[in-house]
Amino acid sequence: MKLSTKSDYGVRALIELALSGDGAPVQRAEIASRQQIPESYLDHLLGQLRRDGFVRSVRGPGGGHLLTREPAEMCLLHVIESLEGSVAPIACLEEGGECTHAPGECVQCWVWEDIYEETRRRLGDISLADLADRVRDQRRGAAANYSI
Amino acid sequence: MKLSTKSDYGVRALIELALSGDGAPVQRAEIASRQQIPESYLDHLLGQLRRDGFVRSVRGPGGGHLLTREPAEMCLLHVIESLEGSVAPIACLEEGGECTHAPGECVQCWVWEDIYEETRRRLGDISLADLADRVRDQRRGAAANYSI
DNA sequence: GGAATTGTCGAGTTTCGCGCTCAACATTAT
DNA sequence: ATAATGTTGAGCGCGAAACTCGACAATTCC
Repeated sequence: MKLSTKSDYGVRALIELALSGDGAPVQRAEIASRQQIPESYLDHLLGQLRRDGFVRSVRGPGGGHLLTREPAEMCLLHVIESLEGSVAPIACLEEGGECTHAPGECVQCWVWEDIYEETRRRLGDISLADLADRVRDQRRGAAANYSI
Repeated sequence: MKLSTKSDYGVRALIELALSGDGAPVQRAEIASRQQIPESYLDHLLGQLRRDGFVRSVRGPGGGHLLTREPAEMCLLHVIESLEGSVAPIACLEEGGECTHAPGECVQCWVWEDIYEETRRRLGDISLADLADRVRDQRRGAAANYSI
């Protein structure tokens, strides 16, 4: 019952874009080095995020990647579902993925349905801006410590 | 982010034991055929559940498997954690498994810690008896339908 | 005591997806 | 034209999941 590295890498990549909010695109290499993400793997994650409308990419010299919206307008639920496909703990609860049992007979669904909904609700309440702010605060704190 | 088949198979095996509550052991083959579980795989699941004190097994003719306690005294959290190892969505949140990031710096922990706790709380509130009752009711309903 | 019945355990197998790399190609700035 | 960037798909290695199997242990029954 583990998430893959995709959501970790992907969310951190988006945070990096949110933090560099001066309108200039951020290059793949820069995101990768700042967030310790394998560069060639990041390609695929950015590709997925682009397909689902979270980032826009610019080719050529001076190119890179940008958020398509304000970080406050992006919730983690959509981002993570884009990267992971789904956060459902069992296949029956996925959209389109039907329960193979007769309706109302699946023990797993009884157990996990409410938990799944609660999980999605909570992820929907967290925005990319929330995380970016927290990282920003933290980096400031670390810098302050070093400067003593 | 999927559970393995272990928790599904294992929980359904325990339900079968709970439903056959006349004190007589239930054989592996019977559990397997009633719940559609591969028989030789069920071995390992029963072994794990035995090691963690949920079932007791009897060898020889007339042998089989029994619950060690009343179904109402077994919560799904413990059962599923026995079978799956952990229901944490990320390794940082597991007991003993430490976060590799500096304390307070892990984005994943920020996001998932509360969800994880809520999940465990809810699983802790479901007993094996709850599920067994529901299965019993359902089977009665199905039988009633057939008898019309 | 011996045979039949049941559980126990560990090793082996197969399949699959994750995590990642790489090479060929597309696009744009200078 | 060239260099700098992003885009895409193929492919690889590894580990885990989902089993299977065979040898062994315990118990009952005759």
